[in-house]
Amino acid sequence: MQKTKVLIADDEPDILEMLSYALEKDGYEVITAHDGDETLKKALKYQPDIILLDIMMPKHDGIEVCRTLRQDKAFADKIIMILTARSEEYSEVAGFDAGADDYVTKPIKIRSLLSRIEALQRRRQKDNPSALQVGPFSIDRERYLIVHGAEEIKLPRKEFELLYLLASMYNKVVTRERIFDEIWGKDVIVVDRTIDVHIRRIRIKIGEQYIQTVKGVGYKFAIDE
Amino acid sequence: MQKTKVLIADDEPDILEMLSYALEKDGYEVITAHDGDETLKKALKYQPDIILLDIMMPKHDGIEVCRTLRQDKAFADKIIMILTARSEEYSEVAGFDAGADDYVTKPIKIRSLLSRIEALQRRRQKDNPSALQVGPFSIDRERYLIVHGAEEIKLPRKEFELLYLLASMYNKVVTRERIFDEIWGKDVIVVDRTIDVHIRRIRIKIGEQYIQTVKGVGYKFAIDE
DNA sequence: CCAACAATTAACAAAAGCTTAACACCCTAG
DNA sequence: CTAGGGTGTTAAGCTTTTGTTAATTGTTGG
Repeated sequence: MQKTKVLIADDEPDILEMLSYALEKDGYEVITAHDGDETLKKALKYQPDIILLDIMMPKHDGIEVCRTLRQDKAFADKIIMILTARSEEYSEVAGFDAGADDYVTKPIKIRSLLSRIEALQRRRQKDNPSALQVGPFSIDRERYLIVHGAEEIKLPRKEFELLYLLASMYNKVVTRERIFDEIWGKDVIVVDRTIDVHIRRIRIKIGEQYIQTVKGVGYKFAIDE
Repeated sequence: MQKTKVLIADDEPDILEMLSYALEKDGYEVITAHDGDETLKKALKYQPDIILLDIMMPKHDGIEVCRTLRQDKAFADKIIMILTARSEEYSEVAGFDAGADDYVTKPIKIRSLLSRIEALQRRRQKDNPSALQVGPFSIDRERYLIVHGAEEIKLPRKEFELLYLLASMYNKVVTRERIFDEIWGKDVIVVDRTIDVHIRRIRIKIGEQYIQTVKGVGYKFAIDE
């Protein structure tokens, strides 16, 4: 289980601290930088998923950093948000022009910032054609990854395939027989309890409440409270 | 027993209140939202069965929200209705295009809205090929559930199969012999009273009046008296 | 009305079926 | 070659489901 990494770049320690605190509380892993150079260096080093850039920074401003990052393939589809004081003369247009995903003016309202980040993440996932959206989960076949809010859950192959099968049949019972056929194939012989054990491991990782047991029949993926 | 959940999204508090009142009086559990973001968040959180979306809303309009929801497996077959003022320039086509089930223009006539919702629910059930419709029940093999109005009843395997057998022979007597053959198979030996006990358990869960005893012969599923 | 038979019902017992932890045997990347 | 992740197996509990029994309560034909 791996947290989503956020890199926050601002030269004011107060802002840095406030944002760090809020984001960490929300389950993100936070990295900070104080100027343009440091931002680039840390971005390369830690490969964050989300980058918050203050515009006014020593050694290359936020716009420049944004433009530079966007030229790197690795950051082509990461989330980049520009933070700016309303008074500063940079325009919103310049921000989007440099490739930013969103543009937030200070004073920053934490709740609103968090929901905008979430919205961007949702959109990012949604645009990804190989990802299956199910309630709070985005199940990404390409990266073998389950995204759940700020959490990225990495599952090994068998567990992933099993979860994917169940999720793609949302709310329908998948029989044990079907599971064997789809995950192990007709000719492989595995003991009956193997399925249960895999279900167990998935439940531990994604939470107990999403996979329901239907005794004597199979399992189903559903979201009820 | 669980009520059917309706999420109503509109930025005008008056409309929200009027609809809430009407739907609650009709037995639904109501959740409200005031803008697009809140709608998405609450939909994810509460998993409503029916969603009413005003088109004109701050932070993502109804069409967008509808489109987003439809990409989520969990909402693929929930009921989504678009509400709109006749004057607004959005077209009906856009609504259906985004995956809405119905399109209602304001001013809203409550009685008509309620009956359209009911019609959609009925159709949803009827269109489900894996569910058997008998009287007030929908017996759903895929979900392994009995749906009785807003109530979902869970039955263990033997009871489910027995009820399914009786329901599929609606209004016809099923002999004890036939029941043994179909539910237990030719070679399993169970005592005669076992059937009675299972019938008992089903009656407790779905109500006494649906399964009739035909002395000396068997049982039949019917809705009379 | 009353045998005589059939079904209801509650209580109990047995058996399925699932959960869970522990372990063992791969592989494979370092 | 070795540690660690990924898979499969086993076996000891548990819980739920299923089956049995027996007392009781209809029901019905004579």
